[in-house]
Amino acid sequence: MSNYFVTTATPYVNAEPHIGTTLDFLYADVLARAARAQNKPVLFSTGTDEHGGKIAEKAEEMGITPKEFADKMSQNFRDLAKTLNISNDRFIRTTDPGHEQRAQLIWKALQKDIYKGKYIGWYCTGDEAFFTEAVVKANNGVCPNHNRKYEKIEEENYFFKLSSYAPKVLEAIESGEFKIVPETKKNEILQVYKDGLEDISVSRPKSKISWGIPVPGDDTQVMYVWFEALMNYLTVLGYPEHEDFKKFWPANVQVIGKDILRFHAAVWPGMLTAIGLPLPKMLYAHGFITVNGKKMSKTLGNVIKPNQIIDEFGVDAFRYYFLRHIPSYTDGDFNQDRFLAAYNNELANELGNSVQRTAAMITQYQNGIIGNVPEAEHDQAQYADAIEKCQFDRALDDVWGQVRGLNQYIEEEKPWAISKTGDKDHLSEVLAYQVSCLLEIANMLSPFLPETAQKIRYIFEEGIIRPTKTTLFPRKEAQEQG
RNA sequence: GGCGGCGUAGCUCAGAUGGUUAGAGCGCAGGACUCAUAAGCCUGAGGUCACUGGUUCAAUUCCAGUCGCCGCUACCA
Repeated sequence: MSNYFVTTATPYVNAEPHIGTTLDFLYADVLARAARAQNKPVLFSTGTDEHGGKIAEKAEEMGITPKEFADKMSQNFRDLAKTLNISNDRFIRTTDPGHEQRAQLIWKALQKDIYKGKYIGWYCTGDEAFFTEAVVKANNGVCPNHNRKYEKIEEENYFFKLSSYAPKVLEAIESGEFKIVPETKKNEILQVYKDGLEDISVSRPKSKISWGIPVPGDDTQVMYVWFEALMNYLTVLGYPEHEDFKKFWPANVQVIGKDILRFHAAVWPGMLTAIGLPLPKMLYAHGFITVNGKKMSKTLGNVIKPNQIIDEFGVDAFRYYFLRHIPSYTDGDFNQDRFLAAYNNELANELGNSVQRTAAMITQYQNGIIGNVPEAEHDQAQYADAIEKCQFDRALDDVWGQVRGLNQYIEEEKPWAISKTGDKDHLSEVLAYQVSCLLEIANMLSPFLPETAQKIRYIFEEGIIRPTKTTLFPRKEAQEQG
């Protein structure tokens, strides 16, 4: 069995998580759970990115140390992972001593490709990123993302020779050795390569930003936060000496949002190539979530926190909507009506009710005794293929095809009518087949809706119906807006 | 400015290497049933597949152009 390593990006702890933040978690979690279901040894890592000027700035505003601030903010993400029932094995923080030490080892490994140069450019502390003269000019000197002035930076920095490695990485992307999905994102990044990649600045003077990992051998500089954050994918495995690193690198899938494609499809593979490590097998860049068709923003006041939904509908309903109704390959929209419709029609009526009616009939007609449950028989090739390609929405479409198929089967066979004929064998056969379908559905659902899958198994897997206190997904009435 | 994507039923989206009546789900209308969370099942009404032109026996599907939306990227200055 081949080892399976999946990562999420490490969110920057400058803001509290919202529903957009959950996508990384959910997608990677499905991959990890699906791989475990195949008995692969899995390592699933997530974590938080915590250095940089912006964090220091915010901490100062609050009158606490950057570490105190980061501790607090990081905990929000850890809590979120828990709330979402994410099965990560590790949660790495870029302020972990282990990360800081190993990041320095990676820096040393890259030393041959790092040189000192003069950097002239514009920087936005909000983005923790540099911008070209052109962009700054176009925005009249004010960063539109954060409504603050770009800082003109003119200083001595270390540079990484990204340009030397671009051709090799490009080759890996084109050959599919390093897959980038979806295709549109791959094309975008190919264009970037075609336009040419320049060396990048990878440090900042400590005098300006002290909240960072020191550059080995130069007390006056700290590593540029982005450069160092990327290293978490190796440090979390205990690079360079730990057994896990040998076992799990390269990553099978790295899940990211589309906004950080460039870092992960250009800078990161460049670093890996420089160190002489293989590239991840796949990079999956998902889209963004809008709310009622509008971008979430504090100023619009339409930011939705996951708990607003989970508290009322449960974690699996949340997972379900975001995994099936937010398209896996493009941006998607969240709105209350569609969420409620999906919840009632698909979870409560189609799935929940099929469980309920099956259990009820077996209880009524056979005293709860489930007959001989046949082997699952449906073809799962499409489903498996969809997960492989990170088309989670399609995989769930496929599962729902089976849920509907089951309801149709029940209508065709009419077990309630059979029960009146007294043909007990036939009745038992039909009901057992229903159970077989439900257990199969539970299996397919388990990476997506682990609790639900567990509940279905609980009810049916022991040969006799085990009643539960509550229905799977109680119907919810529409609420007045507001 | 360059590169790329999108524009298909009221809504969200599939799809077609060009060829009989263009698909799904939601929503809407009607029907038969009763095991079930007033759930499930069946049937139906809705589309000149953005617009214009071209290639072709035949285009919504290929090509070009136009309009609209979006993404990446560059620069004149």
